[in-house]
Amino acid sequence: MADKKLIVVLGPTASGKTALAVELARRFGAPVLSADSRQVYRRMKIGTAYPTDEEMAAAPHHMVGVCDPTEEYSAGCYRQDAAAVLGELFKEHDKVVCVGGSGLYINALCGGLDDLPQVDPDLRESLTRRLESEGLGALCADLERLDPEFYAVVDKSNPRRVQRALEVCLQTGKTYSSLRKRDAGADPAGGGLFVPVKVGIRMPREELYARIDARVINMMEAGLEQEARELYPLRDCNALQTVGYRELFEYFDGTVTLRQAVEAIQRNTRRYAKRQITWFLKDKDTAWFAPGQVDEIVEFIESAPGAGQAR
RNA sequence: GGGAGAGUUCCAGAGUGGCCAAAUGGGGCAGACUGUAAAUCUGUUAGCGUAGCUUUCGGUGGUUCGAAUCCAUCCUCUCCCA
Repeated sequence: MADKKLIVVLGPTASGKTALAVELARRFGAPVLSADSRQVYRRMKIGTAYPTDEEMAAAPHHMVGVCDPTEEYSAGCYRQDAAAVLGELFKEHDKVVCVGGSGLYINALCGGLDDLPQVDPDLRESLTRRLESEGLGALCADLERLDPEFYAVVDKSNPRRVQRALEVCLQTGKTYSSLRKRDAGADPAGGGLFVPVKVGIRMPREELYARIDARVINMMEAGLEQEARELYPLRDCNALQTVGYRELFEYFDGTVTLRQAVEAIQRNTRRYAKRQITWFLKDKDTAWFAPGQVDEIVEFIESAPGAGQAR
């Protein structure tokens, strides 16, 4: 059954995931599946560090630039779309390389996701408005009434969590907690079609931060400002709630100088990287390597009998 | 040369006799996170293993039971008149 391997390359932003993935894809003759919550959007090429044309040519990439920035995308959409793509790819290949920095998306693919509904945009809209006018306390009160079990454990100061739970309750008429009983990890997309082999890229924090700072400068030189300017009208879309664009939008608004905006991009990218590291380090199935250890990584992948073996 | 003002914990900036290891913001660090996830949220940030204790608010010396807060003096900086 599981001689199909999904090689998952993960790590913080700017750690060199794409380059490694392309190299692995080349060596294994495998296609690449992106697991990135921002690269799914078109027109965000520079700011989200799309693979270059050469990289795309060297290894076909899937799930990059598949929807418009005006669309609402989510981990659920990703799971569905990516599973369909994988189903096709594994017909032809034993190995597929998955690269991405979005931990939740990788989990959705490899670990599964409970069967929760996609939220109705109108419902979300109305709750968002209530949140603004009546405050988080009002939503919390509702959630406490509708789903006391989940209310007991939610982060009550996180509007996203409270709102989402409430949305699900209102939409399904069931409690969020009752729909969420399954163990995350019990249901990989594709139903056991493949075994994930997770490879993480790790490097000293200092080095990573230096790479981030340099990459932001490169993005600016590559025309990020222009790209952002074209997307400025879409600034309220979820797709644009993204490091690299938000900061430039403030510059366009005249709130900050260009220099301040660029520094903010660098800083926010470092923070983002830190959050990714925190997330990825929790997954004990990941084997960590330095960026240059390609041979070791290849060897590890080939010898890996399945998931859950390394650390 | 004369006059006015300021020096606070990583930074900015409150605090003007005890409730101050010192508000608040920023930055840093750590963490949480099952459909908005490059999002959202939390904790922490003088030292010592908590309690407690020790060293901080430009330097020094005073006043006081007690000082970041009052006095003297010194240093540095800013501004104004020359």
